[in-house]
Amino acid sequence: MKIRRTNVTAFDVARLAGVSQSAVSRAFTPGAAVAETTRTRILDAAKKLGYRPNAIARSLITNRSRIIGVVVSYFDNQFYPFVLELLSRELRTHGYHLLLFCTQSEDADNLMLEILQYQVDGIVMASTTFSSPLARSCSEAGIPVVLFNRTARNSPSSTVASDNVEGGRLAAELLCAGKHKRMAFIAGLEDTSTSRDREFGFLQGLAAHERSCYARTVGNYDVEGAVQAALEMFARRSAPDAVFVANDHMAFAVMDTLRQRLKLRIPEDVSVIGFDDVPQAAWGSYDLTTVRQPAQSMITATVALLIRQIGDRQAPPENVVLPVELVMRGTSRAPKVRRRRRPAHVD
Amino acid sequence: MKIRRTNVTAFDVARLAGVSQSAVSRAFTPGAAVAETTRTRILDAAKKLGYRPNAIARSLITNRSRIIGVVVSYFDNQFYPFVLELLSRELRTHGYHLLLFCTQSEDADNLMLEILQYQVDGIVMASTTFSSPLARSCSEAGIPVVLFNRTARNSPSSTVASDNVEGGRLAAELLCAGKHKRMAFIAGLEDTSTSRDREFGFLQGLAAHERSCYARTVGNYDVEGAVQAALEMFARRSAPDAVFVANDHMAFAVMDTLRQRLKLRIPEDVSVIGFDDVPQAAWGSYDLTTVRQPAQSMITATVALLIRQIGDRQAPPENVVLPVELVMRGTSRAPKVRRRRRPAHVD
DNA sequence: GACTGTATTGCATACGTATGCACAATACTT
DNA sequence: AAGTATTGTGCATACGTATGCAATACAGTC
Repeated sequence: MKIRRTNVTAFDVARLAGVSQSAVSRAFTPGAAVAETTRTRILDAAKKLGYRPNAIARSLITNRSRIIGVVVSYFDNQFYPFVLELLSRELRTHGYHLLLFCTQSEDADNLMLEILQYQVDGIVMASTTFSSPLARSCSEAGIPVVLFNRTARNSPSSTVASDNVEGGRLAAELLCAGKHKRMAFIAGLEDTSTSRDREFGFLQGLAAHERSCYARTVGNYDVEGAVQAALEMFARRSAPDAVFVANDHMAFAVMDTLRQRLKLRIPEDVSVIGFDDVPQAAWGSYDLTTVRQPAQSMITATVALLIRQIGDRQAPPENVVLPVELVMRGTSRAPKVRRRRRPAHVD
Repeated sequence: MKIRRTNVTAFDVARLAGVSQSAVSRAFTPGAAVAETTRTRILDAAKKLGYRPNAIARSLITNRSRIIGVVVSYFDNQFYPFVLELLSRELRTHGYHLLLFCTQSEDADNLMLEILQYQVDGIVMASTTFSSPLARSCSEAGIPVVLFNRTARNSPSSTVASDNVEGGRLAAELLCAGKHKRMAFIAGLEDTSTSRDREFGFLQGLAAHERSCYARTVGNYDVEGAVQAALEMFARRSAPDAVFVANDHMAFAVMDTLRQRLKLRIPEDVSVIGFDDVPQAAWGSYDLTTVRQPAQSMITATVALLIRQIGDRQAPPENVVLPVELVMRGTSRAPKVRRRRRPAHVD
């Protein structure tokens, strides 16, 4: 198969096949009116010349780029690469492609301009810290936006998230069932809906057993912050005997700190529960009890929402919340419940 | 700042500013001939209307999309997300954007057609398993291709890799210096240059001390394969007392298997050395001695190569090899060498 | 004041494709 | 066999921008 950079256009193919340029265009447009015989003649000619339709020119006239802009802030937390891979595949099966932007929130304005210059058909924001005013202006401009893994009241954008509140509650249930005395929480970034919702559910779950949160520190969703949060939390005389950490990424750092710097055993001295169920949570060194987010379902929903809104600009925004699942592994003691061991990460 | 989907074109701005469409175009083209006064008048009008140039239309006429296609096979190995984030940032500072494709090698043909339809200015293949014939046809078509993290003889594409052979040799040196008796190797995918080069260097390094490789299994660069490789390798009566694993991602799985299923201590019973220095290698539970690939330098070189070849289609392909560095942590014993501990991953 | 040179500007066209419209060719109906 | 419905095809134009070329204005020089 011969591939050439440019030069070869629909006109060249048309000349070789003895038809007009329109016919070539139609031959490459599914469902267009072309006789089957001419269609094959055109496709033969196209193959001979190494012709492929120019998606740029097509976008210009159809006003559809079939490109989705995706904004991610960082990949340190394995949840994001994990989800990005699923998203890429899901978009591709629907004929869309993925323009990736990694950025912190600083230069948000410029970033949005760059995205919009490429006439993306939709935007996925998978960045917990990204300012929502920008998402708002896109939505108002008629470009579908899905905020991934966050919730937002009164937003004109759709959101897709898992049931973070329920996840927090499940964590609390498990710890209460394990007869823990002093249950603590390590928060992520204070201004993210994920951290707030997980905390809210956790407190609610504790309250249902007439318990309250024994200690609380903030880890800002990064390793260094989590280490500090753990040190600070366990420095007091009677340290917690259980800690719910706002995501797995921090939970790993907390576990390392507890075990190595504070010489505590998990789960004998302290139970640890995370959130996300990233692949590493199933690895032997951590074997982390955690709340699984339904990554594939979240991605499926995200793409479905985008496509619906692309098709119908008037479609109202939706807020999708998908159920979570507690994955019991080795970092929590829960005497009453038989422990199920999951060998690998499956979704 | 008002943002609108479309409608507002250079003509609208021109009308409001009382100039021609050409003037608007020039106002947004750095270095074009416009009077400073009209330029600001145009920019004011543009801001008022929320105008932004349509990159699609621009690409059509300039024949430059300022998009780079990036092909990655999977993100399980943290090295790839880590590198992708750097690549995204580096491209953006040079005014390019990143169209991401995650795929296994099966549908390679279709994938390339999709990439080429978007008139990408260049391609980065960061997929060790991707068939090079396709890269070849792109290169021949005049589209710059950089093969990232692999080497290839006689390829028309440029390649960027670290000195994998030297890395293997350093691992051998360290193990020999540690007075190990039975040194083994766990390979990645057999048909990748990375695995072969690392093994070659390792054997060469052993030979320099008149030693040979005591055992060898294949882990195929994935967790399950690495677990099997470790079990198989350590099942024999006198198991190895040191193992060099072809990348960190497998090394973590090997460590978990050695410690938990085989009850071996690291490094007392077995030393382990990895390759890549992904962020997790510095985490407490692993604290893995490894060979660091200079990720930032590799990315800088990749983008520089692309840009040069985009500017000059005649520029000959280059094969860049960048130096590696041994990072000593806690999984290897090396009595003679003072151990440096690195608190975090820095590049 | 006329002439030369330079800095701005507008006109027209091109990029490669999709699509409404008119028309041609064919099939179907009676 | 004539008329009608259906299908296939080409013509022309539009998408939004960049750019060569000509035209204009303006400043400087003698």
